[in-house]
Amino acid sequence: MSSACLLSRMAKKLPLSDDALEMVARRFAVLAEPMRLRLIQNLFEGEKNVNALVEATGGTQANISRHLQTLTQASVLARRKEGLQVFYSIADPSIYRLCELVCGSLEKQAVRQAEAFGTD
Amino acid sequence: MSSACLLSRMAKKLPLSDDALEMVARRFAVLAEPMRLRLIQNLFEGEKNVNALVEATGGTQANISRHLQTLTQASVLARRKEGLQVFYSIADPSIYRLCELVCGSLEKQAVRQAEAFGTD
DNA sequence: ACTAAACATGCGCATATACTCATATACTTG
DNA sequence: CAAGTATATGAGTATATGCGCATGTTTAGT
Repeated sequence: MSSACLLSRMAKKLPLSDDALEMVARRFAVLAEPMRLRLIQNLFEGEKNVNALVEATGGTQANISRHLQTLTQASVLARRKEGLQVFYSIADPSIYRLCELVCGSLEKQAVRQAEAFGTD
Repeated sequence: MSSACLLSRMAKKLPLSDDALEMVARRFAVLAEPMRLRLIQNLFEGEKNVNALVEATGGTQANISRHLQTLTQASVLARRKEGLQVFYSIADPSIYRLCELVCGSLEKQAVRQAEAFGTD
C-alpha cells in the first residue's frame, strides 16, 4: 500500500499523484451532501443510533442508512452494534476543523457580499 | 442576505439551517473533483494563465476552462484578465488548510490500514 | 477589416449518485 | 419457533455533472 507515501508528499508541498488526488476528491465528495452534513452535525452531540438520527434529520430510514454507510466506509464515522441497534459516532476528528474552516470561509464571503450590496 | 447570520451559528456550535448546509455541501462539491484539485495544486505555486494550466494538467482547454469557471464562481479562485490571457490565482486562503487537513487525515488512515495488513 | 491567438460556451453523451419502495437480514422476546 | 423491531440492501428512476466536439467571443497585430 503506497498511499501513505503518496499522501506524505502533500506535507512537503510536492505535487500529489493521481491516486492521491482521487482519494482527496473522494473525501470531499463524501462531505458534499447536505443530508450527510446534517448527520455529522447531529453526531457532534455524541453517539446516536439510526432511529434517533432518522427522527433528528427528518429523512427516511433507508436514505439515512445509506448515507451512514457512505460515511462509515469513508472512515468519517464509526459503527458500533449493540443488540438490535447500531450506534454511529464521529471517527475522524478532523471533520470538526474541516467544517469550521468551510463555514468560516463562507461566512467571510457572505459578509463581503452583504457589504457590497450595502445591506445588513 | 441572512447567510452571514446563518453561518455564524456554526462557531457557536448551533445547528446550521438547511440553506447553510447546502452552501457548505456545495463548497465541498467544488473540491470533489481530481482535476479541480490538480488545478488548485498548480496554483499553489502562484498565479497562472489558462494555457499554462492546460499544459501542466494535461487536460483539454475546454475542460480546464469549465473547471476554472466552477472554481471562480465558488470564489475559490480569482480571475484577472490581461490582454488575450486570463490569469487565475487562489482567492480563498482557507483552501491550503483544507487540503492539508484532508491529506493528513487520509495519511493517518492509510498508515493504519498498512499496519493492519503488516505491509509497508 | 482580416487573421490569428487565448479563452469561453452550447450541446450531446455517458456515468454517477441520491432518492423511494419494497424486501431482506439480524437480533430479541415470548 | 414465531413474531416483532431495528437496520441494511436490491431495484428502478430522476437528476446532476464531467467530458469531448464544435463553435463563439474577445483582443492583438498587420
